[in-house]
Amino acid sequence: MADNIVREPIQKRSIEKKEKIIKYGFDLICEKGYYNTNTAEIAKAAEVSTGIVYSYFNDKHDILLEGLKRYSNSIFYPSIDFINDISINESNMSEIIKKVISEFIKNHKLSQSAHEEITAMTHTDKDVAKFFHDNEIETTNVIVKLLQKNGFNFTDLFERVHIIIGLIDNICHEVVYHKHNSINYDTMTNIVVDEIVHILTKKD
Amino acid sequence: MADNIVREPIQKRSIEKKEKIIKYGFDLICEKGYYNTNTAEIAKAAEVSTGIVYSYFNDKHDILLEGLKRYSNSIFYPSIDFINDISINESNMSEIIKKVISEFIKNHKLSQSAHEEITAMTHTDKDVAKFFHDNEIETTNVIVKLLQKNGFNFTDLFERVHIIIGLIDNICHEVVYHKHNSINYDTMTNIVVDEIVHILTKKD
Amino acid sequence: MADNIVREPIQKRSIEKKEKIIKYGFDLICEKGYYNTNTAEIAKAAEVSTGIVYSYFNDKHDILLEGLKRYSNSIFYPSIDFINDISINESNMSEIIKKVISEFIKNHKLSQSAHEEITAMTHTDKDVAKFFHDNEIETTNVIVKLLQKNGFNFTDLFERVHIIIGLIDNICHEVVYHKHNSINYDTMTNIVVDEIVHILTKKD
Amino acid sequence: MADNIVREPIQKRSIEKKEKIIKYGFDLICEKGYYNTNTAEIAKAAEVSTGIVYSYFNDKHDILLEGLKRYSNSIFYPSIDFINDISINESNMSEIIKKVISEFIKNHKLSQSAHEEITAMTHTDKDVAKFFHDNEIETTNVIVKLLQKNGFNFTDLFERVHIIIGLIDNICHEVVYHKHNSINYDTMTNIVVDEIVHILTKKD
DNA sequence: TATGAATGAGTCTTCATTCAT
DNA sequence: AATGAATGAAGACTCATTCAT
Repeated sequence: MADNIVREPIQKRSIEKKEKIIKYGFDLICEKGYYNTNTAEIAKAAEVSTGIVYSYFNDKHDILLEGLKRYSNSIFYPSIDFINDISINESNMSEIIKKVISEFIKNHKLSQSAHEEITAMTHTDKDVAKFFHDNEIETTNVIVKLLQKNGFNFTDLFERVHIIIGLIDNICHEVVYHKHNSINYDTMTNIVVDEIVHILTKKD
Repeated sequence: MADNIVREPIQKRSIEKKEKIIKYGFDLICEKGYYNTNTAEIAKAAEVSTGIVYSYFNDKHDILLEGLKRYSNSIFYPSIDFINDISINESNMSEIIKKVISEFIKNHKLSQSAHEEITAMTHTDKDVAKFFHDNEIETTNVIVKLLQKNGFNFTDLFERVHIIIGLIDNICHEVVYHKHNSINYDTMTNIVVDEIVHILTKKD
Repeated sequence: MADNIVREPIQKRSIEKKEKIIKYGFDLICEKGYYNTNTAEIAKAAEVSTGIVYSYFNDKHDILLEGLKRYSNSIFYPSIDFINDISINESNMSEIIKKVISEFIKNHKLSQSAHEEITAMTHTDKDVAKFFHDNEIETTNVIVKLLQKNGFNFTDLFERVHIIIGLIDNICHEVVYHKHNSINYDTMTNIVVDEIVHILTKKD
Repeated sequence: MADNIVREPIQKRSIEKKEKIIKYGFDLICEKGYYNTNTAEIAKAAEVSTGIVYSYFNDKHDILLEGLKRYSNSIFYPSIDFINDISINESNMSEIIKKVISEFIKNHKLSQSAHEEITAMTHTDKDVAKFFHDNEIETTNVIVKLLQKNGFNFTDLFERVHIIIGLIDNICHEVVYHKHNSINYDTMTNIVVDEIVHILTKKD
């Protein structure tokens, strides 16, 4: 047919509208799930007509992807900039790791449902998976560089960091969602901190 | 919804029918995703009528849950019975862990799509999540007991094992799905094995 | 997706339903035009739900095509069986042709809107066009054989008949739809009859 | 609908705009079909905004009608002016008719899709039908006058010409669109020419 | 005059669930 | 107990037309 051409908004008000669709659409998707959110709801939440949604996006899936681009970083990776100003060494390492973990947990709590839904789609949707994985590598790299700046020069640093991120992710999930009564989170956190220290200090 | 009275099949042939619906329904859901599988397909795959499905299940969701109950163990946790016959000590620990990891990876590969879909739903569906988490605790307990039998008596053993399971899970995903080119999986595995050993040997 | 499988109804009532959809759907399409008839209307006219329409047909277009198969013959070509029992010769030829023309006109009048819409789609829709053209050839052949049985053995009989059908079609349209005030239809018919006689009597 | 006040452009540039909308709009409609062409496309092709379209036209349908007025003659009736300079008599009649037919065919080929679409709409759209039929009468009259100038004075000349136009139209369609393998077009053309001669020469 | 963003009713189609047989 | 036909609400998406700027 007419090959529905997606318009790029130029006027300020239009840009705001597109942005609102992404924001509220993504919010809804995260809150209620992709399949449980329909375009009419998204339009309503964004205070636009259903038609305009299709002026700016090819389809519902596109809104999800744009939302990811805009917000995933803030959802998945909290600012750990504070490390930039500190030189990491064995004596303060534990403290820093603890702080990082608590930042991650705080971050997870803030956007719990978003985190859940996106993690879910990572296992189901190719585009989301790709985005997510690329992001993961990027974050790993950022941390690798940070550590290198602080004198960590292991040949397998990338792998070490990747494992560390996994450890932190796991404990976050544990604390934020699982609510396993049988688990003592403080104890668990201490072990994880210990392990991360171990990973970062053992010889090549 | 709940008005529908669900029958519990008594006759042998009926029981088989219910079982087939669960098996083939769950298969399809794992393969194509919950939202992309419809009840007509499930009925067809199970060689029953669509009507009969609603004699045995309240709704589509129920089929998923029943499938989980039947099959999730074999999907998520491979048989590690071989450890039962071995006494674990510091000298053979590395080897055993390596074996366990490779068993997990093998297992993941066997039911990749099932694993993906269920993991996804864990983040979206309360019932699935509860089921999954209960399962996790159970598995942790099994391993805890196994280790205790082998003389591991840390007070925080449960937490240690929980972290270990997380580490193994992460590396499995990495190997089976991610295909991050920048990662050397052998190196990563070695680090993980090392860490697990570390977790299991450090003093209380 | 599920490759929407089209069911072939087996039960008597279902067959009737499918038939009703074709009948009333085709009626509506002929009456209001293909693009001005929606599936909801068709379903309503056939006294079925919208869903059932898609159990028996792939889409709206399919209904049109099935309608064509069922009804086009009766729309386009009236029964001219009465010729079977008569031997055509130069002395009765004019009378027979006049009778045929009046049959065609009567037929056209009966299903005016159907005729219009289908003729229209012949110019727009490939499937309809193919169907229509195949039909045309078939009809030509039937008449050719009829004439041969009556001793008409021109080498170019097929072409002659094709032209004759065109002439009859044209005069039908003229009489039934055009309403050109300036045209005397009796006169016109007489000329056409004369021409057909001429076509059928001139030497090879 | 009719509430919309349609402006008649006065400025030169505005007139050009309106003309462009008609030209490109009509082109698109002929090419892709009325229902498969949307106003956005028309506006784009005419290099105007969608809004302006509704300053000059009541609706999409109007564009079609205006297009018809402007271009239908060139689509349906080729220039047969060359006859003006020749006096038609029995000896050159066949040649002239052959030439006319080939002109018609050439013309059809040039604007095949336009011809198709408009013919289609003639059967569906009242306005188009009226326009088309008026046109037909007009053309018939032109030819009638031409023949009268050449001494053809049959009382039923109008009807004769009308039939002739029908014959020519039919063979054009046959040649340009149908592609019936079983038909020999040269043979068919010869018969048609013969018939036309017959029509034009037989006594009143 | 002109723009093109915005509207929202309308379209086709799917599918969980029910029900007549 | 079983069938599978039938339902109809709901969803994604389109587009003629209007309107704020």
